[in-house]
Amino acid sequence: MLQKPRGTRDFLPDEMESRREVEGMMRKVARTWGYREICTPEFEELELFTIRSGEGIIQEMYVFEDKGGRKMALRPELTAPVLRMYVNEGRTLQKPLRWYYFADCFRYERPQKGRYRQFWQFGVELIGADSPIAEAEVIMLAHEALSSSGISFSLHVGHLSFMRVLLQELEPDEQKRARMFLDKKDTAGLEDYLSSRDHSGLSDRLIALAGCRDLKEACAITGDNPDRKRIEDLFTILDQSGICYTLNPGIARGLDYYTGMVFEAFAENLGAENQVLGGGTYRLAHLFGGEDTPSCGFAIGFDRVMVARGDKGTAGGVVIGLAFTPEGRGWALTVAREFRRAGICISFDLSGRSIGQQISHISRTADFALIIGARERDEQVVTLKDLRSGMQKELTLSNALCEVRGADPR
RNA sequence: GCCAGGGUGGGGUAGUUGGUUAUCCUAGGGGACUGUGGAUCCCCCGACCCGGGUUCGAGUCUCGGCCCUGGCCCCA
Repeated sequence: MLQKPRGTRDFLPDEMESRREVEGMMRKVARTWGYREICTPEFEELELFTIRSGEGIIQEMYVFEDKGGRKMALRPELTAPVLRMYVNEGRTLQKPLRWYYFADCFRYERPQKGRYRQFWQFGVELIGADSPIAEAEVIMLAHEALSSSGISFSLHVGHLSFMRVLLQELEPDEQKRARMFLDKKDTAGLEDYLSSRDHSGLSDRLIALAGCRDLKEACAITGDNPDRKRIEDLFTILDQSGICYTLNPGIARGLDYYTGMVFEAFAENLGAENQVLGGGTYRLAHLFGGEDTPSCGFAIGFDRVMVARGDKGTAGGVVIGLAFTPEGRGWALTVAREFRRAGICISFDLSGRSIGQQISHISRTADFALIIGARERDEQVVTLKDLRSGMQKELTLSNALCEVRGADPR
């Protein structure tokens, strides 16, 4: 038997329905903030992704050569394609641009809980705005979009300039090593490394900063910071916004293209891959041939959100099965048409067996059985049986519609 | 790329020191029963992840691979 490719998933209707429900809530949130949906190609020129991240990421991407000999890649993320799109066709649009996307991405990685080779991201990009209020907007929108999914999460907001100020006395490769130690919370390793490099005074301050959760404290640790005013503005707005967040100056991540504010969200019961959202302020447009444009955005790991939600069922609508005899078929077709026009889900029993057998089959999945035979046809009525109570009534079509509309699905 | 634990019908399972036709439950399909039913009875469908080795004989032992689950690494 053929199997699906490693790291991919099939979705049965139940799961698909709940995915669409969550997706719909996120879309709705984005729309109410004035963000509009865009779509970019599933594959791009490989260079689009290596230009920023280097050749190293090729081994983690689906890369192929097309029939014209071009090096292509399935998109591993959306930010670069969106900014490429902005440079190609968004430059003359009025700024700022508020865009969102819901799209699948591909990465060639070892699958595990919450990590798949094909996965979906919901994200937004705010292009052409450069202010604390713009950054705050993106954070607030992220918070609302994630909240709408119903999961519980913690939101961490930081700013790269804290770390940058402390690290500026180090060489670039030393900075990288120091960040690595901080990421792993290896304080002893960091201390050893920095004292071996004649920066022994630095490790205490770095460790204090990474653990710091208070703005005044963070500013005290870092001292002179050219971005201080702006950072204070940002956090003042966030405090006014009413969202719940944690200041975390230690967020460094491996993202070299972020320029200032960075933020992340983590969900519970997700195992090792518990980050469900990442975002920040960045500048990418100039890499793709555009003007240097300030941008801010985030991406939600949609599949991880779904894992974190667990098996929450979705409330579907009422479902009706239609049992009919050959004599009643014409009338049954008319009745079904009217139910569908009213937006109610109704399916014929396709077996052509006896009414009893049809109902027996229907009763396993539906809320109501509608029975139509010669008798109903002659009187232009329907027999509606509530399968939960066992009660049944002979009703006119419009009365049957009313009856069903007022009912709750099982 | 590394580590651990796994892989028997669609799902869940039994399978003895290696020994007939691989167990049971469930789901699915069909029939008995031609207008009141989710029942009952009967039937059907359908599996040892793949390949090599040991053996008279492998679901069982062994090696390699694939895949799954979790962790490490990475995380644009």
